This record gives sequence, C-alpha cells and structure tokens, in this order.
Amino acid sequence: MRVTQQDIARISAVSQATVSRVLAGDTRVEPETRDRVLAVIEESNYQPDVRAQSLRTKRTNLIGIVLQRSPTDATDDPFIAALITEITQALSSTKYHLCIDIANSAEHQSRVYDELLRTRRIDGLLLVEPEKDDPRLTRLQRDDFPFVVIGNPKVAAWHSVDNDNVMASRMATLHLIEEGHPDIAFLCGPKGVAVSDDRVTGYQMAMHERGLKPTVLHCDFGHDAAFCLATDQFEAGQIPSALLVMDDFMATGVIKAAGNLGIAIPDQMALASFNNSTLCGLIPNGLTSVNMNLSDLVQRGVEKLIQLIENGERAEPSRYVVPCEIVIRGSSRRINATR
Amino acid sequence: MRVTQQDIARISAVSQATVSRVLAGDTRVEPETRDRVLAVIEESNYQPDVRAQSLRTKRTNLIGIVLQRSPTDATDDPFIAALITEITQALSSTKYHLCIDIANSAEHQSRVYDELLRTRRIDGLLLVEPEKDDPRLTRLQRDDFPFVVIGNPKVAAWHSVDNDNVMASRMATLHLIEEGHPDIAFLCGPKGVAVSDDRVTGYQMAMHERGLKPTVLHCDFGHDAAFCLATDQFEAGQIPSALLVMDDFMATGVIKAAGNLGIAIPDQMALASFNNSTLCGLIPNGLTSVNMNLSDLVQRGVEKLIQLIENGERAEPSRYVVPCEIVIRGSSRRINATR
DNA sequence: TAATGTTGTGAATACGTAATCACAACGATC
DNA sequence: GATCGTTGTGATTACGTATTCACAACATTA
Repeated sequence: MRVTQQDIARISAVSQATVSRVLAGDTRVEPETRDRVLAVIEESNYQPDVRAQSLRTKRTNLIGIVLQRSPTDATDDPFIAALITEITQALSSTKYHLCIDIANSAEHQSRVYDELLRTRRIDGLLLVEPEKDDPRLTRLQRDDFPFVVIGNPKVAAWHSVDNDNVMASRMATLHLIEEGHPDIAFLCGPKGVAVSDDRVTGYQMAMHERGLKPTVLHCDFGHDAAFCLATDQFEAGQIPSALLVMDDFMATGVIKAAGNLGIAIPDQMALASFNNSTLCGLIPNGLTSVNMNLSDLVQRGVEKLIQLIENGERAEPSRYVVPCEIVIRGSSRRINATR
Repeated sequence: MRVTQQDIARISAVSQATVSRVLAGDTRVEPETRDRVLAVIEESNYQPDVRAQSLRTKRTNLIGIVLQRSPTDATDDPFIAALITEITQALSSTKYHLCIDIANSAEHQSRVYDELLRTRRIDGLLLVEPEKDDPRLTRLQRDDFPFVVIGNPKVAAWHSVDNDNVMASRMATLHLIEEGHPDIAFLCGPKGVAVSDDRVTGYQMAMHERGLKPTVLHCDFGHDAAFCLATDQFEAGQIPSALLVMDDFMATGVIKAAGNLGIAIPDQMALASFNNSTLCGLIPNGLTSVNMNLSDLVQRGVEKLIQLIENGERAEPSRYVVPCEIVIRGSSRRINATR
C-alpha cells in the first residue's frame, strides 16, 4: 500500500489539507507545523500520486508528439533520434515528460491523435511539418489545445519555430561560389514541401546575386531516390562542378552514384548538403553541411509550448526562426588553379 | 466544458453507473438501454477521461523507457531511433503509449527513475542493457514493479529478451571462413559489456571449430574509437584478410581508416559487422552485417511487459532469445583464386 | 404459496489530491 | 470593550471514473 497525504496527516497529527498546503509551499502554515510535516514526509518517503494530481489539476505533465513513420521504411532514421533526444533534453529541466507515438499510416495517425487529445492524456502537442490543410490542426485550434509547430507553419495563426532555410541555402550556395565553382546545381526535395521550397528560394537568390544560372533538380526524399537521380544525371554527362543536396542522407546516395561512375569528390564535383548529421563525419573526406541547430530549435519550441500550457497565452502567434551555420569539410574543397 | 459520463447519464435518463457498465461491456444491461446509451455517447462525442480512469484503476497505460545518452554526444544515434520506432510500433496495436526520457548523466537517470516510479506515472518499464549491480533494479524488484530487460539480463531472476549474440557472431565468423579467409580478426567492444563478450565467445567458438587462431581487439564504442584503433593496426602492418567488427557504426570508422591508407575492401581486407542498419546500404559495395531482428526482440519484450502488468504474472522469469541471420553484401565478397 | 435465485438498475463510495469554506484564536482599531 | 482584519487550521467538496451495495421486479423451485 502506498503512503498518501492522509497517512502523513495522521502521523503528523494535522489534517490532510495542511499536508497539501505544506507541499504547495503555502505561506500560511506555522513554521513549526511545517517542519514536523516535512520531517514525516521525508521519513516515510512520501511522493505525491501523479494520477490523483492529474485528475485534480487537469494536467498530466505530458507533452505529446506524433510522428509519421518515414515512407522509406527505415526504422533507424537518425532524424527521429535527433528530434527525440533534443526534446527529452529540453524537457529534462522541467516537470514534463515526453509521450511519443509513431504512426505508420495516415489513418493510424489520426486515430492516435484522437486517443491522445480527446482522452486528455497530454497537456500539449508538438507538430512536425504539418500539412497546411491538415484537419487535425483545425480541431486543435477550435479546441484551444496548446500546440507548437516545428517547421514551416504555412498558416500565420500558429505558434511555430523554424529553421531559416532560405538563409541556410543561400549561405551554402555562396560558399560553393566562393570556392570557385562556375556551375552549381541543387538536388532538392519534392515540390510543395516547405523545407525544400524554402531552400530552392535561397539557392536561386544566391545564384542570381552572383549572376549565375540556377539548375534545380527535384527528387524524392531518401538515399535511394537520390542515388537513382544522380546516376541518371551523371550517366547523361550532366556533371556540375558542384552539387548542393537537400540533406546528408540523400548526399550519401549521390556519393555512391559518383563512386560507381568514378567521379572524384571533391576534385571532379564538389558537394554540400544540409543537417550536419553524424553521417558527415563518416564519409572519407567529410561532407560539408549546414548545421540547422536542431537543438536550439527544439529548445525554443518546447519553451513556447510550456508557456502556452501554463499561461494559456493566447496572445499573437509567435514565430521563432533559428539561424544556422555552415560546417566546411573536405567535400567542398577549393578548386585549385590546375583545373 | 468536457462531456462526462454524468452528462451521458442525464441525457439517456439512466444512472452514471449504467453508463459505466455499458462502456465496460457489462452483460447485465438491458439491450434496449444499452443501445440508447451508446447512441447518446456517439452523438455527444464522449470520450472517457484517462486521468480519472488512472486514479480509479491505478493504471496509466503508459510504458516507460529511460535511456542514457551515448557518451559520444551524438544526438542522432540511429539505434535510439530504431528502438523507439519499434517500441511504438509494438504498442500501436495496444492501449499503451510510450513515455520516454533520455538522461545525460547517471545522476540525472536515477532522478528520472525516481520521478517515474514513485509518482506512479507509468505501469511498466523497459530496461536496455542494465548493469548487473544497478541499484535501480533491486528497487524495482523489491517494489514488485513490472519490468523487462532488453539485452543480457546477467541475473537470472529477471524477465528478459535478448539477441542470440553468440550464435550471431559464430555465424558471421563462419561466413568469413567459408569465403576463404585464412586470418580473421575481431574488433569488438570493451570488456565487461555483455553484448560484446557474447560475440567474442561466438567468434572464438567458430575459429576453434575450424582450427584457426582467433585475434581479439578490444575497442571503445563509436566511430572515432574504431577509426583510431584500425588506423594504428593498419599502420603497424596488422592487416587481417578479414575483419569482423562490433557494429556498423564502428565499421564505418574502419572503412575510413582503410580508405585513408589505400586498403581496398573487400579485395585486400573483407569486412562484416552487426546490426544491419541503414548504414550498410550507404557504403559503396555494401556492408555485410548480421540482422539482429530488433523488431522481433522489441515485440516480444513489449508483449511480456504487458503480460506482467495485466496478469501480474509472478511465475518463473522468462528469457526469450531472438535468432538472427546474416545479410551478405559486397564487403565480404569471396576471395578469388588469383590472390 | 413461500422461499430462493436472477436480472437490471440506481445510490453510494472510493481513488488521492487541491482548493474552498468555516471558524477559532488573536491582535489591532475606534 | 465591541468590531474588524489576520493567521492558522480542520472540515468539506470536487475532479470523473469503476465498483460495490442495495433493492426492486420477476422467474424459479420446493
């Protein structure tokens, strides 16, 4: 049997209400009484029951996140790991915990949302790159349920934290230009995905600034799709002096394609990408990549969400944009004069 | 204001108790009454409040997992992603959800355990490769708290699911022997880590079976440590015809070291490792690796845990061992006669 | 016919906490 | 010395659910 406030009260010869007051730090308790109660609490190893607290306070101290499993069927997607690690890290100094569900279909996902929200299991929700017309969002907003979007919100009315993808892409492109590359192509993601579209914008911006002609190649996400597209391009003789790639994972596909065809990196083709993941260090010469500062992003998002939960701030929606910086490695090494 | 059983009862002109009975599927309810209540529930979009249910039933329907952040500081460790994805996958067909915490120090970890257990936030716990003398385990057992160990339990009294690491290692070694390699070394993990020790056992077993001399190289976990050790070995002229490596991540370190020194894989040195992660496909010729079937492992572990929670089975501790199979790729290609 | 289940239902209770209400005891004010 | 705020405390209530208790109405058995 678990020790309750009632037990503490009995032993301390006070009422349960007083025990609760002591725990809550209420000032209107005789110091002497407080000390006695605290001593008993300490001694009997009492810990409040969060289930009862939840019912009473209407708070579970749980933050939820629902991810859609990546369509590549890869169960070991490092981005998921990074995201979750950063979130738990950000929560570790708070009283909140993370409740996570990963859906393997849209139907599953919407069912999970239902369960999670309507049963009041969580206090707030983090949403990663939701679709603009996602019906779940409309409901969240109607129910006045606290949530923060991680990624491009597309709708101004939502609280969000996002990377400065335009700037990131512009920066990476400028770096390649500075390294002396005359023609730089961008192997980006599918059209309509905000993170990809934003990076295309930044890339084009930089190219136009320097009077260069942009070449945009749209490609599905993932190693395999990038590998196929790159192989096709290279075999057709389309080998730019530098290639900017949507993310590190796709870059490995490009690297593999180049390796198969004997295209040396960076000598024949330089490479830069985004995310600055662990992969970048595993590649022989190292892969130049833009660090998106996921840690900062998540930290801010979590802070915002907790604010929403605790203060019920219904003020104007905030949008925090995280700056980023480029990490230069061997794959984008300067072209020397001999070329 | 949320709609409660009380509301349903009022509208249906029955008592709250009857509504609860209908929800619970109690047979002793007039079919006519049941239908009426169900109609009202449907219509008013009622969903039970899990907080109240938790207080009443003493169940939160939450499974906990506490991970220690890898000392390499890599926030995007794919193993974490794989583990979490598989767990949520296994839970998706149940009423349980996953509550995850990732500690960044031993002190932090023990604090999190305290919070999680003593406040009764979760119903059961998954433990990944705990230390033998971990004080938390003693307490869990004393409190009769449901938990399942993922990995080598080291103590027979605990329920566990584990890979057949001895067999996996033996299988991989035999594969390399079959491919015609005369001297095969094993770059394993640190001594005292069960998963590493077991694999050493399997490796030695296979070598002895075929009358070959085993060479065991102990190395810290991670890409960097493996890179350093491999570089040292290779530079010292210690280049085995085949190398078995503790895991894919470390194998990338070996591959990088070999690349730097111009050692061709698999022609000069074959390679095989464990985990069959996404990394294996990213490497030029592909990396031969043993698929540990994490999915199956986790599935069984979760099933067991739920059994413990729901049936309070205090029967003899079970130990489920998952078989594995080798996935052969380019890195271990057969040595041709010309060598 | 009386005693004895059976079935369906409402009333009441308990879970453990937080918060409100009620009320003493006491000091300050006019 | 009566009134009024302050302070400290206990009694009470509410949160929403699951379950036990109580009790009708009815069927079955001796």
